[in-house]
Amino acid sequence: MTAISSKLRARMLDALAHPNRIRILEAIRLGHTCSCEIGPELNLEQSNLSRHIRILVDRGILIPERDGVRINYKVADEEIYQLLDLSGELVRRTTERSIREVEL
Amino acid sequence: MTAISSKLRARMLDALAHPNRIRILEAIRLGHTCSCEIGPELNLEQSNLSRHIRILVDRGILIPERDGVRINYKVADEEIYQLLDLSGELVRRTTERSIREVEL
DNA sequence: TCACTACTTGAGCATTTACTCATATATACA
DNA sequence: TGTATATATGAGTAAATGCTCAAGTAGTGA
Repeated sequence: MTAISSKLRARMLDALAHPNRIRILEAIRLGHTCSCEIGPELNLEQSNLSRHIRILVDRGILIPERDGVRINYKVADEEIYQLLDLSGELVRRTTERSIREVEL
Repeated sequence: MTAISSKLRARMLDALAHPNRIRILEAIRLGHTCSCEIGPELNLEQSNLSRHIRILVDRGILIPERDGVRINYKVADEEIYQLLDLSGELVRRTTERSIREVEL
């Protein structure tokens, strides 16, 4: 069991560290598997969406599957959602801590 | 249980999405609690280190505690390390998947 | 007070990022 | 072949990021 380099981990986290990319992953989680659905759903400009998805595919987070004209995306690893959920949990706790501080 | 906004989650992930900030957190995990130790350990220029630490403190990830001239840092929430470990696990799996693909 | 250590910050710079508009490519099907 | 739908990309731009050097602030103890 070797430690993964900070550079690679940063690259993985960086791929997720954008509101729109998180929203894209959440849309896929809810069953919107192609960008022709995700775009309108999230109200993202087509080329912008395309570039965000490209980042997720390039980093090995999404896997594209062509189906005629459309391309369906699935997450390569469901564990990615654990990571997203954890980040939400951390935000929640951090917020609560700072509220407590103000109250003291 | 409300969903945390993608913006806040992105902000949390973004705070971690840099090789040096990950290395700083790992150094703290190993017991190097002040930047006077972390700097030499990681061979980071002092002002650069200061700015990275500032980001981690501002985001509520690190908590500073003055002790004379030095400032000791501790993580606000140990769960941050779960997140870092998870990112490493995802990198590992992603790498293995791409190796398997080449072998097919 | 002065000097020393620890840390912060202003300023400047190069690089990267996110975004948009317009255009190009790819697939399906008449 | 032509047309429609889905996706990708070139080019340009504004803003953010990471870094460094130099100068500043803060606490400690002589």
